[in-house]
Amino acid sequence: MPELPEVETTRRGLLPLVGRVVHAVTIRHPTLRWPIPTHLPQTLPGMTLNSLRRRAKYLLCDFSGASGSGILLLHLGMSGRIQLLDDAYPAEKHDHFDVAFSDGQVLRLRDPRRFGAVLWLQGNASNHPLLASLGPEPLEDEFNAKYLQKALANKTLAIKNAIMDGHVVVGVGNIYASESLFRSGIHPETPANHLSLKRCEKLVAEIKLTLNEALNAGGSSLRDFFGTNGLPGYFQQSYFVYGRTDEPCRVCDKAIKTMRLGQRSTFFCAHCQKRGLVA
DNA sequence: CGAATCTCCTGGAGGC
DNA sequence: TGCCTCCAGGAGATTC
Repeated sequence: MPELPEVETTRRGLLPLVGRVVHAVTIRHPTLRWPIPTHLPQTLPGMTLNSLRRRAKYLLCDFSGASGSGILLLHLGMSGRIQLLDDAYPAEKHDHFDVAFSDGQVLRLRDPRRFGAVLWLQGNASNHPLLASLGPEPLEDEFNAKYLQKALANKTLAIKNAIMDGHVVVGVGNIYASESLFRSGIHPETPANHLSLKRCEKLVAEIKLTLNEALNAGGSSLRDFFGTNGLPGYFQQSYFVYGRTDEPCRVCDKAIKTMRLGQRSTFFCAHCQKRGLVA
């Protein structure tokens, strides 16, 4: 389940492709979350990859050429992985989409559960419905305690659900939501608008720390995530609470608890994490 | 508007 | 070995 650190790691792994020209596009299984545009094998060849950006968990690949320009938007969904191959090795079962470059390198998207996406955007991408109403990037200064408290002001839902809402802040998925709440000492069920500015400060800081740690580790090592070189080279991150039901809290030794919040499994320590208005 | 629920999909784990 | 059920989960769509 790629979260923001994995997507950013993927982006960095693909940077060698910047400046290259597309040779061919192959669509093997066009039905991802939305259909892959069928015109890509005609549109992309001859275009140059000018830059690779990331917004939230979307990878934005800027292309241009004599015939025009556009942005290839890629999303990994929850089981997606992009490999950078030196050669177009025979595709395997869930290898749905290839972009081959003129030097022989191939960007290959594999996505068994097909929650991912490949789209073609033209014009001002920030106006695209998928991107237009996204909240700030968690690692930018724009995401700070003042902003967060204001964004949560009218929200009564659980804080865990709130920080997973891309309109509040992007890139905080289920794993890092549980982790950063534990590290902030905030109970996941706390109503979002009950957080004091001080607790918002703590939460913002811990979200940034948690994401940065994962980023520095090259993404967390989830079983269906691999880097662009195809190797599962990342060490298993040691989580404080995620996936540790009934195991001892690393801080107080009491058993980690689990519950469902917004249809998602949520892990927390009832002793270390406090609800409500705590200074 | 906010909040909760539904939905897409497949592979892996566990039960018998 | 096979079959069944449950679970994982990003985030848009739908409903209330």
